[in-house]
Amino acid sequence: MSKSEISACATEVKPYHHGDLRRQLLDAAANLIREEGEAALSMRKLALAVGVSRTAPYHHFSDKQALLCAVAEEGFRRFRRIVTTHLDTAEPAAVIDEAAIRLFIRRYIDFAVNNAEYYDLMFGGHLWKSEQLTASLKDEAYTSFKVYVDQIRCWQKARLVSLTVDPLRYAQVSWSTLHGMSRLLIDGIYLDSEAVAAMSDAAANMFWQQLQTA
Amino acid sequence: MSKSEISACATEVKPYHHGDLRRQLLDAAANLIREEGEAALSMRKLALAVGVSRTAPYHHFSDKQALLCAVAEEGFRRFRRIVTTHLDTAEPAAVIDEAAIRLFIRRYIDFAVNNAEYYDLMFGGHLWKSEQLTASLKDEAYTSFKVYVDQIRCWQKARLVSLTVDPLRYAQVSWSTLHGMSRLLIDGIYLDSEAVAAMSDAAANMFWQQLQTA
DNA sequence: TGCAAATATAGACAGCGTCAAGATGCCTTG
DNA sequence: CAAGGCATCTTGACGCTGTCTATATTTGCA
Repeated sequence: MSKSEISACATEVKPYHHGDLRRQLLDAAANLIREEGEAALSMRKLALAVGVSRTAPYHHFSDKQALLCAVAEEGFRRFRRIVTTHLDTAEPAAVIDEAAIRLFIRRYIDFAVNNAEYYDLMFGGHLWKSEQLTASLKDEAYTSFKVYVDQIRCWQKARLVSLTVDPLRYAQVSWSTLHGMSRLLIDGIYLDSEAVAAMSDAAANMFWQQLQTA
Repeated sequence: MSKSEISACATEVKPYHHGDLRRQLLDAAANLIREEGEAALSMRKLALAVGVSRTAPYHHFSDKQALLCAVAEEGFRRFRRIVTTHLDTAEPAAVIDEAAIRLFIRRYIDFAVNNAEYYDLMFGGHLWKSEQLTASLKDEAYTSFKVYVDQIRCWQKARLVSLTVDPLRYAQVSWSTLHGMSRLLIDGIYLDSEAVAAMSDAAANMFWQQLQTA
């Protein structure tokens, strides 16, 4: 009938048998990952958790991979909502200083650590290396990064940031820092949660200094 | 019959039936991971690859986890050998400048990207989150980080780096950057391999500036 | 009303980690 | 040199996994 658009993480479907199976699968998957880790998530357990048979999820997601992609997309939506809040609500030009950067960093790390089940999927090799990730997921990720670069360009335009800074390179490096810190914390390599704030602030100091005098 | 002393997952064994099974398992595991990815490594495939039965590896490693720990340890040995070369061969005080930092960063990224099969295990959540990693592996990792911090302290002692820099915080943040870049490259999120050098140098610039004027 | 599509189900298959028993070969000790 | 012990390797089995292939049920629409 309607041209099946490869249905990968498709638009709203309204299931009838079970209710809203698709949504429940996504939520249950995130919960399972949060509680038992990504490795412990299995399609069968997931199906059992929402009370359907093993193969029922396959009518909403072609793959386990597709399911994970959809969870990651949900993560990106939450990510954008949280991290870019100040862009929507206030003029960045009015507030940009080291403190603002500190806030941004803390928001980022906070999201990563407290939504690890999403962050792992969004920026983990599992999906990205597989070359099977949804086009919409790629878009979502690309947009998120673009917002980040644009923010820097915006600061530059407002003469709040040195024009000698290459926004793309700066974004790549600083995002690497944020991502690295997040990963080290999530993966349990950096354990001292007391030090998170100090580390964040040290990073902010570094970023700010670079923005001013580069 | 060398005594591989710190091998924790098993005492030094000298297999006779197969030859040096333990070593061959470690090498084959690294190869399999390199060629097909960590997820594709199975104990059965590994056993098949070296020509023994499925359960033979379990006489050398109690777990799949233990096997992976041993591979990671091998990775740490290579890592230290490559990254800390200039510490052993030359006086750091004589050469430390932005160019030296550039070199260090490139070495680090280079190792990570070209030895991804080891890097994934060494600094990936799979082992670290599991709380089952070998004590010797923890030591190895701790030592690597300590070398990194000490290097900064060394620079400070030589008055080449501002004393206002907190070596620990600086090490944490800058390592986060290196780790983040490595992960983003390995995981296929940063794809433009052309940009690696530019990114590395941008990071070096950032680090150097911080070291001088903080 | 009837038909096609959407949705759910059970059955089956190959692959996985790994435990339990049994077989094989080497080293040490008497 | 014989005997026992032990490290090593093998086969068998169990429960788990992802997912393919039917088959059954429900729904929306002509």
